[in-house]
Amino acid sequence: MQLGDINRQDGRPPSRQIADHLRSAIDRGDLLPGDRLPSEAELTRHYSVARMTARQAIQELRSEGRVVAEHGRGVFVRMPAPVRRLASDRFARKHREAGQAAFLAEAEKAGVHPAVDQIEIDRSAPPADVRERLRLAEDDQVAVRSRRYLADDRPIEVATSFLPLPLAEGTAIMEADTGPGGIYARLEDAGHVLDHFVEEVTARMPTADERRRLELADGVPVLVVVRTAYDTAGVPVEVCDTVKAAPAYVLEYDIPAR
Amino acid sequence: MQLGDINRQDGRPPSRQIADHLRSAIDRGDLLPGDRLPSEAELTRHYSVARMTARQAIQELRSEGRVVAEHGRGVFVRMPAPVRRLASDRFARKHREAGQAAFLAEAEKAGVHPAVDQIEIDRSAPPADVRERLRLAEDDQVAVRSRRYLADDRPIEVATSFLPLPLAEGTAIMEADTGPGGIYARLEDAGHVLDHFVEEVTARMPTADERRRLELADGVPVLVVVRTAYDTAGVPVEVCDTVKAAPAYVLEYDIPAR
DNA sequence: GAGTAGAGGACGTCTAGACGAGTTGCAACG
DNA sequence: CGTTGCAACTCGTCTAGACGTCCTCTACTC
Repeated sequence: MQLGDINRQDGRPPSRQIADHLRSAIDRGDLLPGDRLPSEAELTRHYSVARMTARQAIQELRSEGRVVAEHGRGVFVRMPAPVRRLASDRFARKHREAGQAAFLAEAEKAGVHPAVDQIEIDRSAPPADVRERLRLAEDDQVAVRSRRYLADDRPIEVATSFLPLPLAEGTAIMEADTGPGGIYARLEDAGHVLDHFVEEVTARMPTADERRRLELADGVPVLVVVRTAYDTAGVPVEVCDTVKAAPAYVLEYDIPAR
Repeated sequence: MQLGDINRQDGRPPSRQIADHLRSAIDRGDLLPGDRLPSEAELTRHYSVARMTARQAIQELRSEGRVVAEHGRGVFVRMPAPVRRLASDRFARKHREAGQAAFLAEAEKAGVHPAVDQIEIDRSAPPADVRERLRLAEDDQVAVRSRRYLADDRPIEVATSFLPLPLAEGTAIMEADTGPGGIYARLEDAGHVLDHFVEEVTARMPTADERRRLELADGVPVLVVVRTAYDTAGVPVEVCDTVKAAPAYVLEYDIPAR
């Protein structure tokens, strides 16, 4: 592998030059996903710098999410994550009537092994933003369903649904298994025919807790999608707050020009 | 400000404990946005650690995007960014007919000072993914319009539009000023009435170049939105590749339940 | 009073070394 | 032949110090 040398006259500090060398080796394809980078000791020798300087170069690539360090083994070029593409018609009624929860059906079709765990169901007071979206009064309670989605045993999303308690109480929504078609099918069973959803999409770095639950490496952001479901009467019936590992997703939306 | 002490018996390394102290001081509100953190020297004295240890704690918060270091001044709790909310009807014809480019009109209304700079217009062969989206042949050329958007003099987005060259050549699309209603109005002038758009949304860490153009601090991800515009004949007429500073945006989409 | 030079404080980067802990492969042992 | 234990290599963290650049404030000069 071609690494070049440091130019001490260059305005850029040595650690950045080393990072640039490694980055372009990756971009050129000299280092492929899964390949090990030169060890810190090798970089130290090759460039004649202190170990901390070599480490800082690697740190730069880590924070860009391009490489992953594994204690005792080495630093590796990040493997591209298998991507889930979320189409804009993923909540179409036809999928719901097919009789399987959205995630399981879709993943199975895409050839990955889906799973859901860490299912927790609760009743509590909603966070302020959820209360506002559901247009609830000060002391209204909500049903809270949280769960984690995995694809091929790798966690890719944590989701929390909030529903006005009167809508959920006494239905399978409060059970671990919500039955065929999931929450939305149960809402329609109860007469709340769904009309449309509004999704609000943002991205940020994960909190420490999210990094743990999603098993995220350094330098991996999350996509946050907050979806509000409205019935045909225009009443918001569910808010679903999802945090997704960003590299694992492409969200697709269809927008009419009207 | 209450900082506590390091517990050397604790399994967690000192640098992480210091980071936790600072993080909870921010969460508690002891440190408000814009406040200066204790300097490295102060942390070094308070915790009796080496300066590199204090630095590493700060580095952790930087990579989470919670604080911003300013050379010669100090480390500050990040100010919440002014947020642009992109509604799902932002490409509705009514806005176009109002006769102002989408971004300028909307920003002005939101009370921020908008600007566009770094406008570059070119003709070239398209990248592979763009060629595919526009359904072009191997050696077709495209018009390329790239520009940078600023709000209150802070860069928040860089965008590059690709159009089949025959559609753009000879129109104001190849001029710096595309005229009232922007690119989309010019396409409709030319008989390509717009029918719908498809947006693909992902998030990732910025490249070094993007970090510079968007003046992003460490630990700030970008939202990437690739929009394809289709005319009423179902022909893709434009691909717009946008890279947005994530903290500055909320994308909103309306999805019919169908 | 305005302008300027300098000191000091702040972060940026590097050096050289130490110990710890996870991983792996090989060699010796049973 | 299988197992075990150790050595070597890897990254993780910390220490203690150096020098550089940038920013701010103060005190001095004109």
